[in-house]
Formats: sequence, structure tokens, C-alpha cells
Amino acid sequence: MPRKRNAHRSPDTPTLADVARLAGVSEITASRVVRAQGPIADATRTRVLAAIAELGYIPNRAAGSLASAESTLMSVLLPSLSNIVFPDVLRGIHTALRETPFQPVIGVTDYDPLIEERILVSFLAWQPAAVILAGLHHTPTARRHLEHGRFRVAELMDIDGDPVDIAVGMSHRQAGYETGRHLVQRGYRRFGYAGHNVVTDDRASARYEGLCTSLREAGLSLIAEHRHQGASSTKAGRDSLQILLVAEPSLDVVVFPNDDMAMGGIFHCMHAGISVRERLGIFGFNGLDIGQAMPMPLSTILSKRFLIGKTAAEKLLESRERPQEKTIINTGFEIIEGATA
Amino acid sequence: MPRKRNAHRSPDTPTLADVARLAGVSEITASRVVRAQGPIADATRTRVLAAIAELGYIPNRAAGSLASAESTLMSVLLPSLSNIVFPDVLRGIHTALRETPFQPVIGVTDYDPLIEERILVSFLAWQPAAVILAGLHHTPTARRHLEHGRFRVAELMDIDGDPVDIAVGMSHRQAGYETGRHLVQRGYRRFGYAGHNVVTDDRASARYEGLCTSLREAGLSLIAEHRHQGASSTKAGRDSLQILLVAEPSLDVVVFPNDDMAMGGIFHCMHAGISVRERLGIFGFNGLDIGQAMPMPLSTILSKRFLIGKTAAEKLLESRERPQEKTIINTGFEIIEGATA
DNA sequence: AAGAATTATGACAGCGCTACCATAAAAGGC
DNA sequence: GCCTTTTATGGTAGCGCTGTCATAATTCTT
Repeated sequence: MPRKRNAHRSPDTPTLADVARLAGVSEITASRVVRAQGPIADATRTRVLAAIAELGYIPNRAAGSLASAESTLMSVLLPSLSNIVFPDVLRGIHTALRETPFQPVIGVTDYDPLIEERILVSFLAWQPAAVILAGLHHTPTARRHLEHGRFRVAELMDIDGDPVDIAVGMSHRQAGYETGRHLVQRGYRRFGYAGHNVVTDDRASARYEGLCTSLREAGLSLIAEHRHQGASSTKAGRDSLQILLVAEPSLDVVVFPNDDMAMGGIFHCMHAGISVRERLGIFGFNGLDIGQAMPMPLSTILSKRFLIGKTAAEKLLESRERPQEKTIINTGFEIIEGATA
Repeated sequence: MPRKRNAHRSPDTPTLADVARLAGVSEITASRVVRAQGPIADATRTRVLAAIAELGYIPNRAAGSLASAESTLMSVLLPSLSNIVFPDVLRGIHTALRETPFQPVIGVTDYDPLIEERILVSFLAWQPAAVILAGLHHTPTARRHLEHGRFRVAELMDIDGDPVDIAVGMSHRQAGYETGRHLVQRGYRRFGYAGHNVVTDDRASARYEGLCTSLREAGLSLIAEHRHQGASSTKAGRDSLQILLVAEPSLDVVVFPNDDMAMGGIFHCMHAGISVRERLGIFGFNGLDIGQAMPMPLSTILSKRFLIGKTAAEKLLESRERPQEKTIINTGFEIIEGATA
């Protein structure tokens, strides 16, 4: 027995058929007007648009996606929203999508590849036009889905590796390496590192390794380090520096995995009466605004988070099809000399 | 002429029909297993799940949404992603949705009700299960859509007004009022205000008005104010305070619309050798971690952003249907005395 | 002016899934 | 044991849109 039309939805929700009827055209013609696709006579377009306005027609994207086997959704999988880094990336993505029909769907992985895989699969159920994720390291299953899917893929932040399709970011290994070189050149010799325990933060690990490499090349090494148990935060940086200096008071510079923790380090120095830079250098990563607004601007590396997000989304929209060639875009980084190291 | 089945999609993408065939059941039974809905014999469920695993079946949500006239998407419309406030809300939403089938789709309105309306309409095309927005102020068209839609609605941050369905937040007017009372009680008399020009930031305006009201009741008033032209930032706070103090050096306390700007104010004081609290009180809003990690913790009001997001998403999931009664949840706020005012 | 190329429109099936019934099988009541 | 209730499964149409082809209307060639 046939189900009554519109039985389980608002009876007054107009469909494309209603628009077409009112405009005196076929459904497919109305559809072409809505999608601005194919040749349409100006008079027809005007009539259809008038009908759309009169009825308050809103296209049903589920039906459109089903019929065309592609959606205007873009899946975005980020490790975290707890500090401003990934919201900055998201902001860049949004900016690039602003005047397009595409909409981002957000997932948060907590730096866990298994959670990433689970969310990825649930996102694929929407047949997204593209998938954006952080980093180049995924589970084998996730990687398989990414490689075989009919959508574009962008892997953000890091470019030290082999991307599925597009990678946009910077070399974190090199950033760590340049941090070491810069600080050695400025005369620092007794290095400390105050990190956090997110072992799966591949980028922080890569910077750490780059730092160690450059120190080694200079005949130096980290003479003390401390890993805060728990998430990165300003408080964590403050506490970590205190612990580090108790263990090894002779340090003349401490490198932090990010600006948040480095700011905490500076706050500890202010509190303990330690003269920053003269007595102890402090170096961060990210180049957050707040660090640069301090009376003594934080010495750090500027990562271009907004640019990474924006560039990635723009690149993804350039072509529907995945090209043969993989694309790697290096957005680079800049050492901000600052006043703290 | 019939289109070839699977003609325009990957021929190897398994559908529910493939799963059903392999499991030896009907499509609808397989569907019930996927959705964990309706009575299914254990043996049948096991067979279907095995078939799903073997084929690597991923449900097509577009088809599901079309057939059921409802989706598992939740539309989230936020004014901005530029400071940590709205990412914190988003984090709360994500936390509440973590173990549910629902996924957030994000839009950014730049505090512009017209942009909000446009994005809302495009989101409604997905027949979302719920819509989350900031504030109670929307365009008439947007309000109409929200009232007539077949989805739940949560309006976040503010509760001073009449919500469509659910409001979760705090009274910003009262927060501003309490700020004034608190500072007067601590002996401050010569008040300055260093704001920003986002006139459409209704919450900041409400706090400002509450502040003015409490000062008036104490026989006082703002004796100087400055509005930074442009977005709020630490740098803006720093510059604004400088300008304010040049215009009116006799101020003994300055209220900022948020912690970011208040931090900038403190940085200006540090730079200019102004003794914070003794010579000039500084008061913010939000209670960000970084302000509390400073040697001199920022005096401010803690807004419960994560809680707001989490509570809203949880409430929305409690019932599919919009109840008769509107719900207003006051998550409250706390004055953090700090050391700066 | 006749044919070729271009532009504009339409008919119709089908995308993959679920709502709506119907029916069959098992369990419970007396 | 017969009837009622509950549990388990299936047939089928249709959700609203767009891809595919076909055709009609217009413009361009030569």
C-alpha cells in the first residue's frame, strides 16, 4: 500500500516539484536553476527564482547527495580544540569555504588514531567531497579508506612524510632544528626542555628530535628535561619550569613545545624573580598573539595555522578528482626573535 | 532508458542490499541491525554484523536521511573562532555528542545576524536533528525558520530573553552588574572601560549596561571609556589602556570586556611601570586559564563555556520532539577575585 | 535556404534507505 | 487446545533530487 505523500514530514515543506509546478517548468529545469548548472534562459531562471522565493523553498541536500552520489560536506578531523591552534586552522578552512556551497563537519580525535579512524568511517557515510585531517600518521584501515575513497584528502600541519593526496604544513623537524641553531648562535649552551606527555603529538615529537639533532651537531645536548603529565597548558609550563630548575639550576635556556607552556615559564620567572633572557632564555612555538603582546615579546616560531587551513581548503576545491601527482605545500615558518631568548 | 545500477559511483561500494543478500535476510532486517532498532533475533544480528564486517559496508546517511526525513547532523552556528571562548563551547558540544550518532556541522557568523540567517538556511537543507546558535537575537526570517522547523533549538551563552526552545547560559547583564558591585565594594571609585567596537556582540553590551547600572546605583559612573576599532585582542587591550590613561590619568580601575583585552591591560601596566591593583585595578571576563596562571592572577568572572556547550547538546538529545515548555538553564558565573582588582 | 551547431527544456528511472503495513512464528493465558 | 499477545521478519513504495538521454527551439554557416 503506498505511503501517503509527505506523510511523515511537514506537509507544507515545498519540494522542487512544487517550485517547478508554480514556475511552469519541469523539475529538472528548476533543479538546474537551483544549482546554477547547465544552460537556462534568463526568463526561465527569473520565473523559477520567483517561485522559490514565494514558496520559501529550501533544497533537500540529502536527496541531492543521494541522487548525485556526492555531498557538499567537507569532513574535518582535528586532534583537539583545547588551545587556539586548531581553531585557527578551522578558521582558515571556514574562510576558504565561505563563498562556496561546502560546509565543514567537525570531529575531534584527542590525538588518538583509533578515534580518528572511527570518526572517519562515520563521516564517510555522508559521501563527503573532501576529508581534512591532521598529520600524516593514521591507522592502516583509515589510510586504506583515504586512499580508495572518491574524495579529495588533505593532511595538515606536517609535511615530513608521504601524503595520500595533498599535504599542507611545515617541517616540524626543521623547526626544531632551527630553534636549536638559533639559540646556540645566540650563545646559549645549557639547554633544558619542558614538554608534555602527549606522546601521540607527532609534531611536538618531531620538533623535539630536530632540536636534539642541532644540539648534537653543535657538540651540545639537553642537560635536563621534564615532561608534564597531562595536557599542555600555561599552568603546566609554569610548574614544569620550576621542577626543571630545581633539578638543574644551571640551565641557561629552556625550550617549550608551544607558546602556552612557554608563557607559563615566563610567569614562573616573573614570580621567582628570574631575569628572563639574561639569566634564562625561554623559547616557545606557534607565535600566538598574546605572547607577542607581552612587554617582553616571547621568542618563538610562527606557525601559519590559519594559512594552512585556508590553503588546504582552497586546494581541495580546485579539482573534484584526485590528480595523479601528490601535492605538498610548505607554508614554512618564521623565527620570531622576541625578547625572551 | 534505465541508468545502469551503480553507474556513477564506485561499483564496489557495498549497499545494504549486498549486506542483506550475504546475510540471507531482507534489506529491512539488515537496516534494523544497523540502526539497533526493533526486535532482532541474536542469531540474525550476528549474521548481519558478520556480513557488514566482511563487505566493509558503510551506511549511506544521505539515503537514510532522505528516507526517514531526519538526519544525525546537528547544526552549530558560532559567532567567531578567533578566541578560545567558542572553541570551548564547541568542545562541550563535542563531548556530549561523543558516544551518540550525532555530528556537528559548524558555521561561523562573524557576529552578523544576516550571515547567521544565510548559514542557517543552508544548514536546514540537511534536515538537522537540532540547531545550536549563540544568543537570542536573530533576524525575523531566522526566528521564523527556528520556530517552525521540525528540530530542536538551543540558544547559547545568554539567558536574558525569550528562547525558541532551550536557552543555556548566564545573565550577562547580571555579570556586569556584579562586576560593578564587587569593584565598588573593594573601594574603587574612578572607573574606566576599555572595550571594542563589535556592536553586535550583544553579550559584551549587556555586561557593559549591567556595569553602568550598578555604578549608577552607587552614585558613580564611568568617567572614561575607549572603544578599540577592530576585533578584540590582547594587543587591543594594551593599546586601549594606554589611550585611556592618557585621556584620564586619574582612573583607579579599568574594566575590560574580556580576559584577552584585560591581559593586554596588565601588559601595558607592566611596561609602563604602573602598579596593578594598588595604582590601577584591572578586571576582565571569561576566566581563561592563562590569566589565572599569571604571577598576579587576573580578577575576572568565570563563564562556563564548556559546560554551556555540553549541557545544551545533552538537553537537545533528551527528546526528539520540541516540548510545550521552553527551557532556560542558568549555568551561572563566578567572580574570581584574583590579584589585579 | 538547407544543413550543422548550439541552446534550452523535458521524461523518467533510480540513488540507498526506511516507513508502513502485513504476516509468520513463538510465547502466554485460561 | 484454542485464542490472544508478543516477537521476528519481509514486501513494497516512496523520500526528493539528479544523471542520462532525447527532443525541441534557436542561432550560425556557407
